[in-house]
Parts: sequence; C-alpha cells; structure tokens
Amino acid sequence: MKEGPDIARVAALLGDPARANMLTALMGGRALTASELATEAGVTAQTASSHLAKLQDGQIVLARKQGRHRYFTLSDPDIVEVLEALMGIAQRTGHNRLRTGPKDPALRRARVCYDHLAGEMGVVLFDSLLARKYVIVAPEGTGLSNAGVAFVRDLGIDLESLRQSRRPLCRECLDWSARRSHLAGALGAALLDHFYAQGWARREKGSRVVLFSPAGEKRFNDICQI
Amino acid sequence: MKEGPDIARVAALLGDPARANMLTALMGGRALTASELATEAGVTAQTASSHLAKLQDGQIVLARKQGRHRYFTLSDPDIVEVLEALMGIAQRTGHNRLRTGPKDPALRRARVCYDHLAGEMGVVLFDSLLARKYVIVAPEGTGLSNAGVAFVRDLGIDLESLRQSRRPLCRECLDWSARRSHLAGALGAALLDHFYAQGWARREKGSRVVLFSPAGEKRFNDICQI
DNA sequence: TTCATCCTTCGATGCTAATCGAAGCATTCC
DNA sequence: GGAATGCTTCGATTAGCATCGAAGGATGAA
Repeated sequence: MKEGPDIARVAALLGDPARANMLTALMGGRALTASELATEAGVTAQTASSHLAKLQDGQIVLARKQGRHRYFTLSDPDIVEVLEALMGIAQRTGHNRLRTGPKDPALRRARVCYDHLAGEMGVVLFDSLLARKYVIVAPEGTGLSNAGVAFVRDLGIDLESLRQSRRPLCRECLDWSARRSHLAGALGAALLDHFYAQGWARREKGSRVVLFSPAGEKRFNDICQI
Repeated sequence: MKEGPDIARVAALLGDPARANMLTALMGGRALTASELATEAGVTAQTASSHLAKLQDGQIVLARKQGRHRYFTLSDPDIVEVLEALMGIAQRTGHNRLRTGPKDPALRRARVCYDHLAGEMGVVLFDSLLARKYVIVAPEGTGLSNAGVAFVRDLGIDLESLRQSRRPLCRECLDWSARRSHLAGALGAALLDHFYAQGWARREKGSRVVLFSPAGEKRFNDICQI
C-alpha cells in the first residue's frame, strides 16, 4: 500500500493485447515502424499510434525518426528479460496464443531473443561456455576468462569494438522455453551475427525462429564441443 | 501476432492497482487472509474476493483454507522474480508510490523478498558467499561447495531437512534496489530465519523492512567477512 | 441453537480506456 | 507545385471491468 515501486503502471502497459503483440514483435530485435507494429497488433494506425505513445511515455520502447518513418525498439535489456520471464509464466499457466503448428517446436529449438540466440540451442551454447569456463559468473558481473577471450578471437569476432560499446559484454537471460539461461549482452549479439555471417543460420521471415542449415548446425555443435 | 505465449493475460493480471497492491503485500512472504489483502489494497471484501479469484485462476497466487479464513501466498518463485523485476523497471522509470520517508532507505538497506533477505545486505551476503566460493553458479544450477556446506553447518542450520524439500536449495534473485542478485531458495529462507532466531534482526511490523540491531549487524558482518 | 465472522455471489453502476472514422501535419516522390 | 505515404490528433462510441450494496453460504464461538 505504501512502500515499493508501483508495479501496476508498468504491468498495465504490458497488459493490453495490442501492446503485448507489439512488444512480442519487437522481441524479434529488428526496429519496426509504427505501421508494421499496427499490423502485428491487428489494429489501425491511429490506435497503434496511441499505444506507442503510451509505451514511449512509460519508457518501454524507444522511438527513432527516420524520414517519414518512426522506428521503435525495446528500450532496455531489462525489458527484454521481463518479457521473457512473463512468457515463461504465461506458458506454464497454459496461456499461449500458439496455434500449435510447426512453429512451436522450431521456436523452442532456436529463436531470436531481441538480438541474441535463445531456445535450446541458446542454452546449449551458454552451458558449454560455462562448462569450459570461458564465461565466468561472478558477483560483480558475468565476464570472459582469458581462455574465453581466445575462443571468441578464434571465431573471428572483434572483441575490442564490442568492449567499446556501453553495453555489458556478457549477460544472462532467462529462457522461457527451456527455463535455463542463455547468453545475452554484446557478446551474445555478436555470436548470433557471426552465425548469420558464416551462413550457418538465417532468420525465418516474419517470425522469431532461427533456422540452422544442416551444415550450420554441425559447425555450431563443433564450437559447443567441450 | 501468432507465436509465443500470451504475455497480455498475465501482465493484465498484475496491472490492476488493487491486485498489484495485494501482490506487493504478499512479497512480504507471510500468508495473508482475504480481508487483510482487501485492507492492503484499499478495497472492500467483495472487490478483493473478485480480484483474488482472478489471481488464483491465473495461477499467480495459491489459496489455502483454514477454518473460516483463506490464506493466500504467491504461487511460485518465478512470480516473485517477475515482481521484483517489474519493481526494478517501475523504479527506474520513476513510477514509485513511495512517500519518501524513512522507509525508503530502510527498504533499500534490508528487506524481505518473499521469505529471504534482499536489499544491500542481501546483496552483500550473496557476494561474500560467491567470493569465498561457498556458493557456486553452474549451468546445471546454483549450489553449495563443500566449504559452503561446512559454513552453513557451522551456523547451526540443518542442511538435511532443507535438502528434503522439493524447493531448490540455492537460487539467484535479482534485486530491484541494488540491481544485483541476492540469494533465494531454501537456503536463502533458512539464513533469514537464522538471523531472526539469533535475535540479530526482526521484521518491522506492517512492512517489508528488516531491522538489524547494532549487535546483529555486527554479527552479520562477521559472517560475511572474507 | 444462535450469533458473529469471514468470505463469496449477484446485480447495478460508473469509469476508464481501447477503438476507429475523419481530418490534419510532415515528409518524400514525381 | 501536387500527389502519395506515414503518422498523429480529435471526437465519439463502445465494451470491459473495477467497484460496492445487498444478500447468501460456511465456519467457529458461545
């Protein structure tokens, strides 16, 4: 009644179906325009505009104007985490809007969580990095060991430029489908980019699914090998 | 639009002020009756009953009938985590319902997060356990090292009975005030109980604040000493 | 049994907010 | 310049839901 931050205002922002659809779409990581989000949410442009104003006011999304378009992104990694956590609860309590189809297993297998890899393959990757002590979880924050630095360099990823961003290099993100953590942060994003660049995987159009080619999956398993 | 669990239903449940007040009260960890929750939320018993039915239906809370009372608790550690995470966002975006008073600093210092210690002191405790490698964060779950087992035994805590519960022994929980993790799980709860039992600390009545006595804080610092 | 307490159900009310049509800016394209 | 596109503002409508009064079970106390 009297102490603590006000959950209700934030939760109410996420609690409208149209807004939730928009946010789920933004979990795909690409910046989307107001009209794309309107389509995703299944509402008209006017309605979407009103919703987006509220989300922006509540600092859930960021807007960037470019030409006559306005591109929206999620404002903060914490938002991404809360959304994934909410998905976990929704899932467990049987509130899913899945039309059970081929998408469902594929989503669990490998999907984009904003800009990094989630799903079973994301968890496998994270676990293998932890098991080899390439990634260390410490009180002052998760980070790379010396061996981890070498591993990332060997993959051909430019660590220096990653370190220059204000974004934390490594970050845990709880996975709603696997109920385990996967790797987020600048490195998480860079690894997924690497998979794309090497042609191991690509995004399925219009969804969060990440499709690995047979050869790509083999290479992926190789680098996860302990 | 078509894939992934339905965030909106869950978030909407948390997004009503009355329900959010109830849930915040339940973060105190004690089971509360329907009428207590009505008072916390500032609504009549009828209204509270309707809200509680929804929360129960959505599997956010559990009800246990005892005599003519119905006691409610949060249903799941994941719910606790989501609530704390939402508090973090609400806080950062300046949506707090704090009447800035002495409570605020005290809440940041030490408070109950369901049934374990949170706030600065909770974070200090967790960090010190990690630094001494008493608690190990591993892919297959957070756990106690042999040294950690000895440490806990020395405190006079019965580990065997803790292990017998289905609840995980160690668990990380993100702290909204410190933006760092503190220790949850059966051990987290047992440690806080220990602090109470030793007379080092007590609950402030009607709030989540944990008050350490000067002597108790000294003892607490001793056991956190590396 | 009778009364009191705790909680729920029912029904009515009222408010909030989502929605969309229509119109108005802003920007880009031709 | 004019037309087209992307987005926002305004206003009116509507639906959903929180709220509470009144009444009805259930449990425990006397």
